[in-house]
Amino acid sequence: MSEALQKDDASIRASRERFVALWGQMGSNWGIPRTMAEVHALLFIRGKPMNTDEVMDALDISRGNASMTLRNLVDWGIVQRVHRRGDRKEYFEAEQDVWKLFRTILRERKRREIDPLIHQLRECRAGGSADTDVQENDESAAAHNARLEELLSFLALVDLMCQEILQPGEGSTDAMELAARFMERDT
Amino acid sequence: MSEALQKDDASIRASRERFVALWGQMGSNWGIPRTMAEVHALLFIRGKPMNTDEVMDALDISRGNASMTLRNLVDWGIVQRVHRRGDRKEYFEAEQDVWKLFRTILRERKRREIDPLIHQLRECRAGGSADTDVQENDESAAAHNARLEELLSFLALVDLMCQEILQPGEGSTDAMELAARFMERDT
DNA sequence: CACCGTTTTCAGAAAATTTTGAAACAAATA
DNA sequence: TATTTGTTTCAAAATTTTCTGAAAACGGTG
Repeated sequence: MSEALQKDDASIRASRERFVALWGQMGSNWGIPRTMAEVHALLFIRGKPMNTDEVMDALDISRGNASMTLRNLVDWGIVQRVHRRGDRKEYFEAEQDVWKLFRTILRERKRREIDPLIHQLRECRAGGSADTDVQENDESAAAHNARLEELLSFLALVDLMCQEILQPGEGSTDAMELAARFMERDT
Repeated sequence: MSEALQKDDASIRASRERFVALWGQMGSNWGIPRTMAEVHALLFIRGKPMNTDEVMDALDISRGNASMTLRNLVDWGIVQRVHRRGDRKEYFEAEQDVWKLFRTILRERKRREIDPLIHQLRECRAGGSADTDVQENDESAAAHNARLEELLSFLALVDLMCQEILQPGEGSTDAMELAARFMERDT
């Protein structure tokens, strides 16, 4: 039996490593530093709190890197600090509910990237000149503004959808319900 | 009047530049090379076909960079090549329909990133050992697999939503309808 | 085929991003 | 307070990504 267990352990360890690499790759595709995604993957797949040294060892990264990365993850709200009585070290634990994880990331990216984009885009609308009366060459101005408006109205929609998904009432249990509502075709 | 027009032109030019910079920034937040996003922004906001030299001049980039970036945009399907009779140069024109643009990007990122992720994640499930009978230490194996399964089922949902949005029947006009369906609360 | 205008390629250069590691800091203990 | 353990910071180094530019390839024309 101990043999079977060992083999099982090895296969889990292999699976973990593969997952960490995969998640890291995925992160860097979406503008998240590879190491940050890897640290998150490690904490997620382990499912138990780990301290800085354990993370350093598992991923073979420096203390400084581990420290900053963990802090970032905590700032993002997808990893939490955990303290253990009688242990001076700090431990870190990843959110285990995938839907909650997704919503946290969505909330944060909306706040940091989408909202500022919308605001800046609004300020970008040429000069604010409501002069729709100037003619001739002005065709281009009208078209230019129309393009910005179209973009803004699309972003308003995205904003609305985010709000819907992030609605505080929406518990993790309701994920499927939300999806079902979305998916429902009017046949 | 010529004065007013000049002022208007200047303000549009300023607005364009601001937009290009903004879009470039946004792109790099989401894992798209800044220049690629900028070239796209330029073509989009200009709304008319431009050739390689015009793009090079407008963004102050090298010929090689412009060439590769434009090709990439064409590969992504959000920019199209346009030919003009009597002109040997190639021109490039960006998709003007924002909803169509969004769907094209979604389709492409799904194909290139989400689908492969799902496949690899499936292969990642430890050893494929369906041995749910081994006990003791095995608690961790069960939990490990459960985590991967939860992730996979979330991704299956994402996949389904993408399919829904990308449904060929869904014309650009139906964007709002789709959104409305999503937004509709059961009050 | 030789020429000319245009586009593509890709090795090396440049720039941007990420990581390291050692010093500074903080907090608990003796 | 000095010591010990653990965490954070940040300038410099390493790495990764992106860009350049000159050469090669392309594709009509004469």
